[in-house]
Amino acid sequence: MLLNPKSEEAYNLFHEGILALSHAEEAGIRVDMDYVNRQCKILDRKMKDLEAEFKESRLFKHWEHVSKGKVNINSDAQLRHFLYDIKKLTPAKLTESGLGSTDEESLVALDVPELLKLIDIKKLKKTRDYLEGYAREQVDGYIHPNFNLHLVKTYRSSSSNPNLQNVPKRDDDQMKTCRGALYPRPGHQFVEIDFKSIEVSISCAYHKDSTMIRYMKNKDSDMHADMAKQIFIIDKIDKSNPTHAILRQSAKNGFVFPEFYGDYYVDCAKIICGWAKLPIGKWTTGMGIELDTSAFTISDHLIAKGINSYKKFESHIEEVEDDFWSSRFGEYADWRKRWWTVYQKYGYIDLLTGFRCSGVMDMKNCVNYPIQGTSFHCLLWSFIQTDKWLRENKMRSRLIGQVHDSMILDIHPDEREMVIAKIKDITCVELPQHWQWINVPLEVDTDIYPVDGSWAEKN
DNA sequence: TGTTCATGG
DNA sequence: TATCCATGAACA
Repeated sequence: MLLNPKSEEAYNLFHEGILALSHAEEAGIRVDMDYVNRQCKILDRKMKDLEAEFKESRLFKHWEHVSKGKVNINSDAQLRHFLYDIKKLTPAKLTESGLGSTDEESLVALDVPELLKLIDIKKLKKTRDYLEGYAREQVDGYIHPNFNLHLVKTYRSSSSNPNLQNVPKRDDDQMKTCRGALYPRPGHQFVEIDFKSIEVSISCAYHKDSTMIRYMKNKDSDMHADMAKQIFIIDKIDKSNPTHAILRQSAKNGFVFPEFYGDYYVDCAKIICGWAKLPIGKWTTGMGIELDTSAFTISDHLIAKGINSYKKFESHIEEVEDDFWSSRFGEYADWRKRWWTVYQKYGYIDLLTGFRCSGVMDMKNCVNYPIQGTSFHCLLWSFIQTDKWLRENKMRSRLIGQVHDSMILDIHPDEREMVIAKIKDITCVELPQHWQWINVPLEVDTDIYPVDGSWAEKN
C-alpha cells in the first residue's frame, strides 16, 4: 500500500502515531503461560474426544469409504466434495468462486447432526490457535503485539504477531479462554476506552446530513429504534423490553449498518429474519420471536399488518430502503453520488485528515474508505495525546494497545480516575477543538477491569 | 500462491 | 449492482 499524506499534518499524525504505538508495543501485555499450557491440554482433550465421536458416525464411515480411507477432517475441499458431489446435498450458499460453501452457516443449514461435531472441533482448534500464538510470541511472559500504519488502504491500522485486534469477544467460551490468558502488570488493572459509534459520527463530517446530525446531537432520539419501528411496523421501542431490544438490534445490524456499507434490501431482509428468527420460506402464524408475554409472535404481528409471506416482507424492506435513502437520509445519499463522481473524474479521494486514497475503487469503496480511515485517525490522535500526557507526567499507567476505535490501558489503581478523566477530555473536548470539521458530539464508553484481573474479567 | 474459513472493528 | 477493512491457519 502506498502511503500518501498530502499535508504536513497528515504526515505528522502518522509519524507521531507510529512512535506512540511503538511505546505500547514495547510495554506489552503479560501472559499467564501456566494457564496457556493448561488450557491447551484441556482443548486437546476436548478435540480428541469429539473427533473420536465423529469418527464413530455413519456419516464419517461413508466419507472414509468413498475417499479410500484418506480423510482429512480439516480439509474443506474434501468435505465439499463429499457433501455436495458424493451425497448430492444442496449447498445453502456458494463461495466467491462459485463452489458449495462449507462455512458454519452452510453446515448448520444442511441439518446433519454429525456436522455439528465438526463445527465444534473447528471452534476449539481456532481457540487453540490464539493460545499458541501467545506462547509463540511471548518473551519473558509478555507479548508485544505489532501495530502497523502502512498496510491498510483505508489508512486504518492493523495488528500482528500476535493480532490484538481479533481476539474472541462475542462467543463467551472462546472469549474466556483466550482473554483469560492476558493480564496487566502485577498490581495494575486493564481499562478500555472506546468511541461510541465513531463511524456514524465521522460520516456526518463528510455528508453533513441534517437528519443524521440531529440524531447524533439529540440524546433522546435513536436512529436504530426508529428503523426498528418502521421495519416491524410498531409504534414504540422500549429498550428495556428484551424482545424490543432484539428488534432494535435486528434493525441496526440487519438494516442500518449493512445499508451504510452498501448492502441492499434483498440481503437485508434475510439478515433481519435471521435476527428475528423468521424463516426465509413459507410464513404462518406462531413463528419468530415472541412479542410481549403471550404466545403472540413477530410473524403473527406482521401477518396482521398484511405482510403474510417472506416475499411480502422483502418488498416491505425494499420500500423501507427507498424511504431511507431518498427521504430520511437524502443528503447522505446525495453526498455519496457527488463523492463517486469526484473519484471518477480525478481518480482519487482526499480524507479530511489529509490522506489521499487512489487506485481502483468502486462506489462502495469510495464512500466507505474516508469514513473508516478518518474514524481511526480520531482514535490515533487521542492515542498520541494520551501517550504524551502519561509520559510527561511520569505516570505508572501506560497504553498497551488499540483496536480501531478503542484504547487499551494497563493502569495503576491510584492513577485510574485521573487517567480516565484526562482521556475523556482528550477524546470528547480536545479532539473536536483540534479538528473543527467534527460536527457532532463525540462520546466514549469506559470498561474497568479488576485489579490483577485478566482481560476476560470485564465487569 | 490463491482460496476458504474464522476472528475482530 | 448488491456489506467496508484487516490477520492467520490450513489446504490444494
